[in-house]
Amino acid sequence: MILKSQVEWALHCCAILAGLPDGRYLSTKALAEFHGLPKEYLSKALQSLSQAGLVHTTLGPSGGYRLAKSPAELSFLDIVEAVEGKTRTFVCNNIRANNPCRPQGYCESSPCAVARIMWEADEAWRERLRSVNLAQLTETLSQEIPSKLWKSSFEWVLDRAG
Amino acid sequence: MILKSQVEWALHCCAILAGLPDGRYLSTKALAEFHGLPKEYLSKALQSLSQAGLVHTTLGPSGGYRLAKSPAELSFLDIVEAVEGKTRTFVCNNIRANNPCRPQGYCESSPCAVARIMWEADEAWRERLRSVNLAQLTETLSQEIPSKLWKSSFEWVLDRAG
DNA sequence: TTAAATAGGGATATTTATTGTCCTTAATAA
DNA sequence: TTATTAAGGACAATAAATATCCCTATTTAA
Ligand code: SF4
Ligand code: SF4
Repeated sequence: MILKSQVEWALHCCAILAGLPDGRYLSTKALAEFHGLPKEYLSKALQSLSQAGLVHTTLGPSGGYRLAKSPAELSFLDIVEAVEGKTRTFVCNNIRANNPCRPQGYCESSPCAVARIMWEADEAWRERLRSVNLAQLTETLSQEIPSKLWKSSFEWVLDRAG
Repeated sequence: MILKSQVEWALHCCAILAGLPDGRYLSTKALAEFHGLPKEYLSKALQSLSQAGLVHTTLGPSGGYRLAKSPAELSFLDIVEAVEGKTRTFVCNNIRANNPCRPQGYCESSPCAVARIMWEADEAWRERLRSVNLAQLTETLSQEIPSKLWKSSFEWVLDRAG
C-alpha cells in the first residue's frame, strides 16, 4: 500500500505556489518543467487540486494556478485527500458474513472491532496530516534549503509566472 | 491507496487462532471455509504470518496453524506489517533533484521536510496499530458478538482443530 | 507400513489500479 | 485574431493485487 506519486507532486507544487506573489499564476508547463514531470499527467493532479477547491485557475496566456487560500489555511491532509481521495485505507469486506455458524437472516448491526480499530489508525494518520499546514512547510523549507538555491528557484518561478 | 484484503483476512484468522486451546492447530482449509475465502490465496497470507514468526505450523493431518506468542504479545501492527510489508506508505522519488536551478553536483544531504512530515504521519498510523493487541480485540469481540454465535463458532472451530 | 492431509512455495493467469499519452474544447490574454 | 491555457475524455502501457494450479517434503492417522 503506497501513496500515488501524484501526492508527492501535488505537495511540491503547492509548496511552490505558496511562494507565489498575490495575483500571479503558474502554469502546468512551468510546474512540470521545474519538477521534471510529465506535463499531461501532472495536469491530472492539478485538476484534482482544482476540483477540491484548493487552487484557483485562469485560462489563456499567463494563466495557470494559484492557491485558493492562504498557505496557513491549507493542510497536508487537504492536499493528500484531494489527490488520493477520502476513502479510508482499510475497507471492510464483511467476511464475518460468511461465518457458517451465523443464523439465517442474522444481520450485523455495526462495523466490528477489527474495522473500528483499523479506522482509528487511519484517522490518526489523517489527524497528523491535518496538523501541518503549507505555511509551516515553507517555513521549514526556507530554513533548510541553501539560500542561493532558494533564491534562484524563486526567480526561475517568477520569470514564468503570469 | 487501500490495504490488501489479505490484511483483513489475516486479522480475522489471528482472532480465531487466539481462541484456540493450547497445543491445537487449525488448518488453512478450516480458516478458508470459516471465512468464505479462496483456500489457496488465503494460504499466501498465512505464509506471510509464518515467515514473520507470528504463527507456528505443523504438517500432516491435524496440522495447521497456532499463534507463536500469547494474544497479548501480538499487536495489530505485527499482523498488518507481516502481510502488507514494512515499507512506508509515502515513498520519496526525490523530484527536487530535477530542479533546473540546482547547482551541478549538488547533493541533498537528507530527506526534505515534505518526506519527513509524510513519514511522521505514517508513523502515527503504525503507532496506533502497535497500541492494540489481539487480547484486547478478542475481549471486545466476545462482548459484542451474540453469545450464541460466539459459542457455536467456537465449537465449529474446535471440531476441526487438530 | 501406507495413504491421506498438511504447509510451503513456484509458476502462471486474471483483474484492477496506477501511470502516462494524445487529442478536443472552451476560455482568455496579448 | 492568434497563441496559450485548464479541463477533461479516450486510450495505452505498466505495475500491483487477486487468484488458481501444481509439485514437494513432512507428518500423522489408519
Ligand atoms: S469482522 Fe470487522 S473487519 Fe471483519 S468483515 Fe466484519 S466488519 Fe469487516
Ligand atoms: S519529498 Fe522531499 S526528498 Fe522527496 S522529492 Fe520531495 S523534496 Fe525531495
